[in-house]
Parts: sequence; C-alpha cells; structure tokens
Amino acid sequence: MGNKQSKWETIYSVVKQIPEGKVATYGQIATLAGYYRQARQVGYALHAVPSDDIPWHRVINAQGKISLNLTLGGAVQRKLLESEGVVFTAAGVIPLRHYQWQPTIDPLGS
DNA sequence: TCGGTGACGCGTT
DNA sequence: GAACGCGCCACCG
Repeated sequence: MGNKQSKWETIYSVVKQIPEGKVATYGQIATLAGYYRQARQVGYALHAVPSDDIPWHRVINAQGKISLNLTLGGAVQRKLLESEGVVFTAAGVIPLRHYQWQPTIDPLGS
C-alpha cells in the first residue's frame, strides 16, 4: 500500500471537515493539509473524488467563485451550496467574508 | 523519459 | 480594484 493516494486522502480529510453552510478555498485546503502553494493539486484531487462522502462542492477558489464551468458541473455545485443556505451575489460570487470556513479558534469566543 | 496541461494562489505592476 | 506572471505537483500521451 503506501501509494500516492495517501496524499490525496489528507486533502479529502480536510474537505470532509468543512461544516454545512460553509465554504473553503483551494489554497485554504492545501495549507491545512500541509501542502502550501499546491492548491492545484487540491483541485485535481477533487476532480478525482472517489466517494460521495466528500463535500467537494464546498470548495471554491479564492475569488469566492466556482471554478468549474457551468456546463461541467458548476451549476450542480451552486445548487448544492444554495441548498445548504449559502447565498450567491448577483455576480455569482460567494461573500467569503461571511461564509468562509474558519477552522481556527475564535479569539473572542463569541 | 520528456513535455504539456490543469476544480489555483499570491505578489507585483 | 484588476490584470499579468511565476510557482508547484500529479496525470496523460
């Protein structure tokens, strides 16, 4: 065993931790998984998601937009997010200020 | 074995 | 605030 997929499993593990109604960026996942500056691999890993247990739709780019083309599955991703309570702006952008997942602990504990 | 491509991000201009 | 270029690594032909 010890195949290269172990690397992707780490990425999947982080994605699974994204709570419902929240989103995370590719770079954020890469950093949390210990692969800073490897956001591309995160995208590629999600492209080959082997299980439905992985909330791949909660991962978007740093611009707060869906990277996938609407003809590929971006429409599906958007629908999944909307069903979780995520609201898109008129420009089709998700306000990360409000919906980005913050694994770090609240400094104010509010 | 080598080169090009890709669900991206960040710094600089 | 937007656009351009470079970096980083795995997969395909």
